[in-house]
Amino acid sequence: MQTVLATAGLAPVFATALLNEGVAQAPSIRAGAELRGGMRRTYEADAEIFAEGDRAATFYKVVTGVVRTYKLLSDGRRQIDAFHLPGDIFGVEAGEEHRFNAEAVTETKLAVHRREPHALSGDDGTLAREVVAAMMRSLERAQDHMLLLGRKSAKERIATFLLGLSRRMASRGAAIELPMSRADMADHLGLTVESVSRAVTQLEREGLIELPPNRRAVVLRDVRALNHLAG
Amino acid sequence: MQTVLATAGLAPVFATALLNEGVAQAPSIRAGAELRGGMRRTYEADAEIFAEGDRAATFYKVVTGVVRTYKLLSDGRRQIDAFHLPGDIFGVEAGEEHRFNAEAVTETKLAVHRREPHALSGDDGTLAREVVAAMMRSLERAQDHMLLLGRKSAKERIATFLLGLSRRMASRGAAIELPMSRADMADHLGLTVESVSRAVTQLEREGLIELPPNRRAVVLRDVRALNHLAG
DNA sequence: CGTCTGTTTGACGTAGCTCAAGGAGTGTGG
DNA sequence: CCACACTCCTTGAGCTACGTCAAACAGACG
Repeated sequence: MQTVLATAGLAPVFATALLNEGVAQAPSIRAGAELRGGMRRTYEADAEIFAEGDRAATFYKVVTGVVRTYKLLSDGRRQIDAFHLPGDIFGVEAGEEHRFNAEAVTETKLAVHRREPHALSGDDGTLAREVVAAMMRSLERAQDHMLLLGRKSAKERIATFLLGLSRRMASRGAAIELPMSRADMADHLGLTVESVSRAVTQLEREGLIELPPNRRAVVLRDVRALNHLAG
Repeated sequence: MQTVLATAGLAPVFATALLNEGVAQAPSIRAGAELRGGMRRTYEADAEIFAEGDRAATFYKVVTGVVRTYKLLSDGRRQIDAFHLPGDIFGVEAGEEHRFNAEAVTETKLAVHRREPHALSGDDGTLAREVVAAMMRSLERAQDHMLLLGRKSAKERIATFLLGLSRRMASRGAAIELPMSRADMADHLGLTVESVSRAVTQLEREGLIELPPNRRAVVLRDVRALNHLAG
């Protein structure tokens, strides 16, 4: 009971709990790493983790790497609802089936958890609490993202995205690696590849960000201005 | 424990549980209607229920009426993340503060619940389970809505919106009352009032829907075609 | 009956999309 | 170690769906 009460009562702690966890976690509890940490599985870049309509027997926690979850329209239009970084939980469903597709963005290591209750009953329900906290966090991110998709300009979207990524990745300084392609960014931000590219270039020209020659990383030069843009 | 296990284990039942409840609910348990049903409060149309930044001491369940929750950008751009119909729970937060504004769309009656754990401990944690289920449902709706905002055309958005509303309101036949203004629809669908109006008119001209003279209700004439449009 | 507010319609502007081509980094085979 | 090929990113030129601005229209209500 305690657990769900906390959920409905909502200790703010939970919301951020799993962020501070990341890869590191005590793996040696009586029941073994399988329970506490779940079974490990590795995926190479672009490998499918699950597809929409698959039976949702398991959910996942990112150990290393990055995952994208997305929906498709019948004609192929794609919306990436989220990128999942180390420590993030994804694939939790209310119903029987996965409502998304999930793929590795980079080579990725996941902890796999069965969704059956008994598999979660390890000690005091730490994982269960974590799952609820993760749902809560997903919801908050989704809500912020709706504001972005519904009301922000391309430049504002990029600024928001980069700031969010920077906050979530334990980035050294203000430099962020971009693990995903422009196409992934586009399908996350509700834009086209070209619009993403142009907005990035524009922010660069205005001196708010800086990119290396291979364009797969970003240095946030003017966080203040970016924050202002992000709204 | 049972409760949260169910959450992480995810009986599909929960997801739809509160939809079938609506206004009716057994109010007479030992502890009184206050616990089971929460304290009642009434709001007139456009009345503020809470604002972003307000201390989130309570959450709410719609008894009758409709509520909009929304975020604002500093320059006034608004994104309505959801409309809440009878039976829906809203205002649940992970942190200390509300992250949204909430207003009554029509005259609205709400059940108010304190978020303190002990207030939820009535019998077997029914309400707590309901809250978690509500979160799950919000998340699913938010995810679907991101696809809409990121990738659908104006006409597709309207079609999706009307179908969703029709499913959620226990509508007699295919007729739906539209409790919200075009401005509210626009700020929910990431469009302008004019674009909403034009898309509605167009669907009407194509014979997919039909509107009464006052334009505040819709009959879905061709659900098949609407579904096809909605993707 | 007149005012008020929300909806529709029209004319025009533009942010972002489409289509197309040209770099540039990375990886492979000789 | 170089050359070629592949992929991804950028840039350019025009197009279009939707936004903006403005006005007319129509229920609703006093």
